Amino acid sequence: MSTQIYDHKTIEEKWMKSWEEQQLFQDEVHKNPQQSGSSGSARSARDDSADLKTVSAESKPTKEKMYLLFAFAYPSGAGLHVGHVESKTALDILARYHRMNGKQVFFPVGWDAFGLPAENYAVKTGVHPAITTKNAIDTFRGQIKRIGISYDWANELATNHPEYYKWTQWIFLQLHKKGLAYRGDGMVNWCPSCQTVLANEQVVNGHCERCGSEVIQKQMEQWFFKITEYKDELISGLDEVDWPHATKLQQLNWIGKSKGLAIDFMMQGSETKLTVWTKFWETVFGTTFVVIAPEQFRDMNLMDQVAESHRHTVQTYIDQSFKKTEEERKIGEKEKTGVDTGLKVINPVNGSAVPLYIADYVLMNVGTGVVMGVPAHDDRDFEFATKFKLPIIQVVSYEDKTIDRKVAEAEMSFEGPGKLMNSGNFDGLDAWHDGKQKMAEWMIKQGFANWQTTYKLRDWLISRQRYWGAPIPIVYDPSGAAHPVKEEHLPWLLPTDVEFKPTGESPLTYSKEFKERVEKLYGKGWRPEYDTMDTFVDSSWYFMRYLDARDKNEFATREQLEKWLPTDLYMIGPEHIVLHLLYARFFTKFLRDEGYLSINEPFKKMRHQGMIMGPDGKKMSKSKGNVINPDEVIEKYGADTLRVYEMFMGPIEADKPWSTSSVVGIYRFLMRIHQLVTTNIEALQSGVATSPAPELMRKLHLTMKKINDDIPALKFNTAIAAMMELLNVWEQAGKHQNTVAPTLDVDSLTSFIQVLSPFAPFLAEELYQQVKSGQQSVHLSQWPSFDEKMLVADQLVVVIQVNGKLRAEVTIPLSDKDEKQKVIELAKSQDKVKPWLQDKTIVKEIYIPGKLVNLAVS
RNA sequence: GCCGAAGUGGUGAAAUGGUAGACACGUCAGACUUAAAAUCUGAUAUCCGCAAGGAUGUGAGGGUUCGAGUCCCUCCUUCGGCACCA
Repeated sequence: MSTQIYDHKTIEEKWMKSWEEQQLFQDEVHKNPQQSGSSGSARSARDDSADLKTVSAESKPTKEKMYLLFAFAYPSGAGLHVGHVESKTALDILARYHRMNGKQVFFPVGWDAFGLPAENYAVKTGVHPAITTKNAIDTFRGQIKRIGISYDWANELATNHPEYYKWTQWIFLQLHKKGLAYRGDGMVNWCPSCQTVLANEQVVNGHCERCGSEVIQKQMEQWFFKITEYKDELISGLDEVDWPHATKLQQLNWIGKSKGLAIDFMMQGSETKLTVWTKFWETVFGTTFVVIAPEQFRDMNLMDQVAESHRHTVQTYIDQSFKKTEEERKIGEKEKTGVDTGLKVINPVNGSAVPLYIADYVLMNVGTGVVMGVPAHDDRDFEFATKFKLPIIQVVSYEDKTIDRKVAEAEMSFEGPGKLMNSGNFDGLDAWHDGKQKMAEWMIKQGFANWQTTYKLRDWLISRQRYWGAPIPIVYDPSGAAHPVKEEHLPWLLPTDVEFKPTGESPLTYSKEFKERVEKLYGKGWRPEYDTMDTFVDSSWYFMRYLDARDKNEFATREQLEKWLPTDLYMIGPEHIVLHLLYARFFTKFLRDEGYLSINEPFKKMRHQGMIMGPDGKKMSKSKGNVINPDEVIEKYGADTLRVYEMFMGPIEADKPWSTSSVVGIYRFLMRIHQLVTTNIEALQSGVATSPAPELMRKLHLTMKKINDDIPALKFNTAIAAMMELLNVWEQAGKHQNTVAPTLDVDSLTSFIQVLSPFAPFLAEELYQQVKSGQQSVHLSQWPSFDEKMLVADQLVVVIQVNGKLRAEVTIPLSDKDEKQKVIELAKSQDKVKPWLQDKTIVKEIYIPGKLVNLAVS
């Protein structure tokens, strides 16, 4: 037996260094595969730029492209997490697999480096975010290299680099030119702890996504991106992409398209029109009051019409509701509140005058912000009517008369189907079918109603009163009017002379240099916009910048964008399903409309990795003390073990608990491979003849086929299990031979090492170099193909069932595979089968060739 | 409340409608060792049985089928998302 031991540390450090020196996989994005050896890179061909037809006619790519994208990572000070290892390794396996299969693979890396944690740290310690961020990136980079991720480091980027945010600002200016970046005034979500505005998407259950503080409403002037311009396309585009079903649904849900009827109610005694929006217009005859959201009331300036006697109570109520937090207003509020305006509105269907209330259970953002109160058939309206002693009119009756009685006696509301009543000419019609349809037709014909589709999606608020972000490229003239920063002044540099104090004002207000810069460039009395952009802006286009990360003239060349987009696989955590993806899709569509791209959707295929939980099955967190540090695992067992273990844990998309003891099993597996392969190599090198057992060769080829099927399907766990099975068979085969004899020949050994190499790149490289004695890297070698002929066994095991229950099995020669009658007769003659057929009639005989016989008896 | 995903041994899990539990961990027993660790070998769904074997078994209950973890219906539970959405 071999005396070599599996010294993972030496092996891994050796090859990490060697790959670094060889610059494997660097700047693949600019290589032109069919011009091997020539200096004519895609980059230098940029001069005759825009004409795509010429370019594509010349290039005739011989290699299929494969753009693998890993979710943009924030370089936190905590360093690499085992969760990062999982998704990075999964993509790395694909990258290595596709390269070996002759594809041109682009697998870039970068840093979503702007953001709050670094700034908060600066507030606490005074260390500049640029320093914190750089240190964190250095740590991550080292750790990633240590686990052997084959990133293209030549195109690494970071969003805080001026050469990156120059183009973030440039995109802002393009949006501004088209009126899609605008200054808006309105209520915004304000986090009192972070001292900043938050997008709707960053408010979770009324709390700040970052720090958990309760979010309050505040009125401010802010910059918005008009994402709603693309709302319908953001829906229809989902049909083009291969994403998890649940992800698409969540996006749809967020956009919240909903078709309803807008019905006009006229104010009694004035020309003011109040439009309600509803999906349940069939109950309109049951309207006994109308409710308006406080904001809507203010925006419509309705106070003028309120009688003097009511003004004070109305104003008090409005003031109070504006002070409420989101939390109080939405979920926390148990009891309905509201105030009677004293005004009356006319229900257009029957001319009845009903009171107008203001109540904050009606939300400004939903529909028109005005609701018809139908207490008999809506829980919330019922609750409100009960509290304010408003009448309840039932307009839908149900077969179950106890329910009708309860509705009639104001004990409950009823939202189910039934027959219309108290609804004029519509009485007796089915409320959810004929009634609904005929009533809509009638109302529209009468001219007081119209179809109206509403959306939940709001424009994207991008202003942040923070330091560590890309400055919004806007300057204000002495009159306060906003002007875009001129493109030649980009990058619009983030000043460095600031103090980190959470005052509620943007830290950039305190920069002397910033103000002087603006006055110098634009004139006396001009001032800069002090807010920075939401970091989601940075991450909405990074996958484009990767394609030309060092380009000084464009955000990326047309040629590169055309060649590489859309991304072929995007691996991203389920937490980014709504925000980031929506924004990135919006940017893509905008840049397409500006003529820079020709794709509609940036991410063709997307998958989500699951979360790795602590050994206790709970989410890892410092406070629970259940965090697994990848560095410690690497130190003890090596990066290959860490990689293979994480891939073996279970399906990539599932949440899985860490099991410290299971890691050892993987270490044993790699150790046994090392042992067996080095023993074989030694034996081969000593010139001992080989005659691999047919069963072993068959297993090898079956394994190769399995891995070939499993890797593109992202089923890494079963691919690894297949290698383990092979190893078991292989070891058994070795036992029947003289221990010094090799059990596989050089080619078979090589194939095995090659299919192992995406999973355990260090060990595979070491073994490959030993068996091929100093040839090129295994990772540059050609993926081995399996032999179909080798997959077929000369004997088949057929299982025999009686009435679907397993009773026996027989072995038949391959030649009898299709001899249905012969096999069935053989099955019937088995001793284990006969008793089950005794005194029974066979009513059906099923034969699945080479697999199964089922005899149905009665 | 609405939408989605998922329920399989002690654990992580596997299974184009065709032998449920591959593979691995753990556990038990054995080998090696003064001993331990490491390593190796074997057993390991549950129940009955010395065994051969039999019965049961993929959250529950129905259904389709020669045959269901897988397909259909009705529930239950857990997790994720949305939520005073009119």
